[in-house]
Amino acid sequence: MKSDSQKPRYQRRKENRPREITEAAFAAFAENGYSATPVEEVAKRAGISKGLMYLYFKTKEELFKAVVKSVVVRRVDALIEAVETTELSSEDFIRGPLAEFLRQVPASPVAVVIRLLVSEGHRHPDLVEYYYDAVVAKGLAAISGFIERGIKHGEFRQSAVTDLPHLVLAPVMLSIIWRILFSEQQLDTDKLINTQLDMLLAHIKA
Amino acid sequence: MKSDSQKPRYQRRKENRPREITEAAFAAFAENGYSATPVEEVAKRAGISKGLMYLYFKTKEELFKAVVKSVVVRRVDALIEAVETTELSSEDFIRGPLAEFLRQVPASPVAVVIRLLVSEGHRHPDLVEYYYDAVVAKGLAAISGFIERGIKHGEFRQSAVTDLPHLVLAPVMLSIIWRILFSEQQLDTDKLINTQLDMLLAHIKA
DNA sequence: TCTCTTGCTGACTGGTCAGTCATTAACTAT
DNA sequence: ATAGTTAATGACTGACCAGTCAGCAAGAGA
Repeated sequence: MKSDSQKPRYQRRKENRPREITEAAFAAFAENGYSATPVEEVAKRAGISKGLMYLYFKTKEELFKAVVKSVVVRRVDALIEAVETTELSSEDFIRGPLAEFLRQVPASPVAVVIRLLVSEGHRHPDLVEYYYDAVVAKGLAAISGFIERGIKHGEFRQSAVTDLPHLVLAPVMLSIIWRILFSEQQLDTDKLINTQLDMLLAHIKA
Repeated sequence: MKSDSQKPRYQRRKENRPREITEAAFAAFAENGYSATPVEEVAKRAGISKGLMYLYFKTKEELFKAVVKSVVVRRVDALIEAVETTELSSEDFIRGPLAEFLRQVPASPVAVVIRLLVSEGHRHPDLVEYYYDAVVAKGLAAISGFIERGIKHGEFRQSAVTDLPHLVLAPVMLSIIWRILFSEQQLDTDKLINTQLDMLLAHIKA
């Protein structure tokens, strides 16, 4: 309820800055990629000066890593949680929650991270390793563990190929890359994933 | 058989330069990506000066496009040719020549092109469109047409999902991205593709 | 051998951008 | 109020690099 004094040119908001900056950076990187985005562009989007950026992130690379890590979130953990607590049969779980989860990945921030890692991963091997451990390995393990549960319950055959988790991800990855490259060319992601799950279930059902 | 005169500092070889340059550029881009590779680095690898590069390619972008187009080759055309002339049954063709073709893609220059397009495609939409028309659409059409032939011969069911070609490519794409990101983490590409083809055949056989 | 043409060179320019730092001004404490 | 603290600014620098161009020298022709 300030009277009529001139408003300050900026406010000090130490606590919120890091998140505001990584969010602005995510948006900028999503549009133009990492190396094509000047730090000043990120600063502008975050409504701050370039100099302040360097107060919160020592280098542009550190900002990049923070952005990637901020997107990893607990998405995968939520899936693992769901796998462990669900009371659905294995097939129903696959056709229900798992399918739902997979279908929304290609339109999620994960797709942006994939693009960034494909582009820049070579120069940040530790970041790739982090992503592998925190997301990929966990996700694969979740699916594997889930299949094993199905075997134990007698729902699935013993064979249960070890590379099956990869086959679950395959249409998701195709959809992600497809959207990155050919966004205008329509691709029915949902149908693709559903059909793949149909085939996989037919292949492993007892 | 030169006697002992000092060797010339360079030779004029107008005819071979373009190919030598695009090959050097491909190698350099494969290692470091497009925007992270200075033109001078390409020139050095090609054994020429930076200035000469600009005599054959007006800009770095034009070089980039030439590199991508040089890799497209007639690989897909060869596949289409094989589809049309083979005397194998549809199933044998899929398990034989097609599988063989798919299995070698992830380790081929195509994988490099995918990486380059994912990284830089945004800024070169005409190049992406070219790639789509020249490679992706053709490849999908070849697979589609092949399935239709199988249906006509009574080998496959009528249903024969229209998005099936994408499902053929899915494990290939997963393998490509996997290799780009996690080269050290082993992935049995061959088994992945074979299993997928097994499932697909089971799904569409009459 | 002596032009003449042109493939080829590499120093140079202009622009971009990551990262710095002296200064300013928003807040805090007294 | 007033002094002290520090969040915040933005001009600046040094490095890098795409693209240029004046000149050089390899080879062709006479």
